[in-house]
Amino acid sequence: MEAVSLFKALADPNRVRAFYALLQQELCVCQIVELLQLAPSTVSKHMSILAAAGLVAGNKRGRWVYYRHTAADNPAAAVLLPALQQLVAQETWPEADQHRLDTILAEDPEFLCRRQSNRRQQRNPPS
Amino acid sequence: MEAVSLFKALADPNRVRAFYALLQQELCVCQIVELLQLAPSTVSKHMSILAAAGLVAGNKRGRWVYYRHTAADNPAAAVLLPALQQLVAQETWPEADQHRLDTILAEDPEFLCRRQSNRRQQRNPPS
DNA sequence: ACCTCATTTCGTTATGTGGCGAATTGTAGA
DNA sequence: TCTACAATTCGCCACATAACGAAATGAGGT
Repeated sequence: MEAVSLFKALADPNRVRAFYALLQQELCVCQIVELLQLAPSTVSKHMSILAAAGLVAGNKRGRWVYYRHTAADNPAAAVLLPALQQLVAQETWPEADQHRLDTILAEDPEFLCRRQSNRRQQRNPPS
Repeated sequence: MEAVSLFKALADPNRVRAFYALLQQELCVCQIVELLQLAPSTVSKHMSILAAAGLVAGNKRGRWVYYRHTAADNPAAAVLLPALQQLVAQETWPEADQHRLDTILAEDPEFLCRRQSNRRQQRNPPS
């Protein structure tokens, strides 16, 4: 069931947050990592689920992979947009996410990735 | 996240089928059991999930519990209807379900329940 | 060719979910 | 009050899913 795989894809808070952020502008994985505060491997999995459902698509530019929403290309995804927008408009988290996104977008992704790998090495000290 | 619990509720084929059937007319549990061909306990669980998401409501009339959709009462549920309708319109299963529903509705629920409990006893012969 | 590093894939773990049958609940009728 | 029975709740099992870290992949820069 096509409908069910779409609902499944959006049946996770982190995927909804990522997809909702992508409605405004495309983002590279490290930016989504920063938004969701999850491990890169986890974010990659989430994005692959959204992509498999046809809701987003990623394209590699240089070392970074940029994801964008595909509502323009995929009628099924487009059908969900108004519902999602109206539902999310009732909630309180988009404001906080928007604020976090603003600071993420204000920064050079280069520095963002650098800080992330630094933090990872601090958490897992090299043997 | 309200939106996520709605998507979760519809992230299962059997729940989508039940909810979609309820868009046309209310149904008692044994009729949904017949439609989905699942154990009554399983159907009851599914309906409680749909009810917790505010998509359906059940009311007891005599020995039977009739479920109806709540799009008229719940704005969040109403928002999902157009999307669901459009998505499901692309699929092939509603036709088969419709046909099965017609035969279910043509029959007295009394007989339906009787046949179901007979079948259950045949499958689990009394010790 | 080699190194760096963002991303993905893989393997593992803990938790969530869908399914059933057995037992419980609550209502209608005897 | 007792019985019958539709529906729900409970306990259990198999399987799916989300999370992580480690290892693999692949594109740029040296």
